[in-house]
Amino acid sequence: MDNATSVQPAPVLETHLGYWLRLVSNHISGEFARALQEQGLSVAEWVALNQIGRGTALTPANLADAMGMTRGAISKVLDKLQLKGWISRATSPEDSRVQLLAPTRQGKRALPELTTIADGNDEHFFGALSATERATLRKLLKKLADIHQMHNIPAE
Amino acid sequence: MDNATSVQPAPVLETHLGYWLRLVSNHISGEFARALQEQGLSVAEWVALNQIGRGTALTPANLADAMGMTRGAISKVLDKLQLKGWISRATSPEDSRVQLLAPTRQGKRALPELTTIADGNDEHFFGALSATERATLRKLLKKLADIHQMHNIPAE
DNA sequence: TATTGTTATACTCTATAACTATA
DNA sequence: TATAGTTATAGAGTATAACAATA
Repeated sequence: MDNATSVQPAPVLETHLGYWLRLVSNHISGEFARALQEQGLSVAEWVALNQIGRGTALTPANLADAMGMTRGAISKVLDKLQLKGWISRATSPEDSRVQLLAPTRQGKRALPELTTIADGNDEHFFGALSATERATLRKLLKKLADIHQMHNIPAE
Repeated sequence: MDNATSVQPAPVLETHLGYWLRLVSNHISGEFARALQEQGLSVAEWVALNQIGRGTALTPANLADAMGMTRGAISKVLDKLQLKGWISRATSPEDSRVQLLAPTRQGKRALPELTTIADGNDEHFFGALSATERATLRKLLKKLADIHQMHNIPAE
């Protein structure tokens, strides 16, 4: 017997918009994380690689701020990306405390494939909405992000 | 210097609706989780207590299915709720393998306070939208949940 | 044999704090 | 002294698998 559909959420839960947001977001993010995992990658690693892949000279401190994570945590994420041979760390000539992050040739080559996964995930889940509905959803989410000053790049 | 606003997400990230959904959802859920944490409660515990608090005879297996977690994980969540004195476990008279979950008097008394926290969180974040916008957002999220058959109660 | 629930174990992720090197 | 980055340690959360009791 599958009880998943027979047990409904308590009424109070469903009344919250936050409930629906979390339901949908966790489902979509979870599926995306699973797809990345097949490539041996976490969401945080994917976000970091994307940032570094832009070519902009980034430092671990920049990344930590942008992703809302501690420097210690970022350090480990970078270790994994470096172990995969996708990024390099180089001491800044201007300030030798600073590490400059850059994608390797391999890293640059890997990014398009990963982007395809992200595109596919988005298309799979939001393709069911019309262009107008997608635009509306984007507008509402952006509005919430703007009003509440959400500018960390989510990596959970 | 605060780099959080100076480091922008790579363009490819922003194009995904999933990005905005994750940004907003993680922010709101994170704030809610923090508020619950002040009461010494995790989101999973709160969801479980809500389900049990309905009064419907629930079992750990029901909860595991409903919340998309393993029975082992649910068992630990229930341990914590029981330790707080908010739920009771009783062997079912019909099948002594089954444990029937029920809220204690204390648990029933705690729920309204916790609901107030959830209400406040929702109001804080979505109050910035008009009633029409909230209705639209709810409709779109429900549509996505419906189309993709998302019926687990999110507890991350 | 199959099922319910618990426990044992391990793993991932992240934070806190100590530490090194440089400024 | 302050800052960038790393490392050491610990904690939360969850899954997998082994287990005991019951059907």
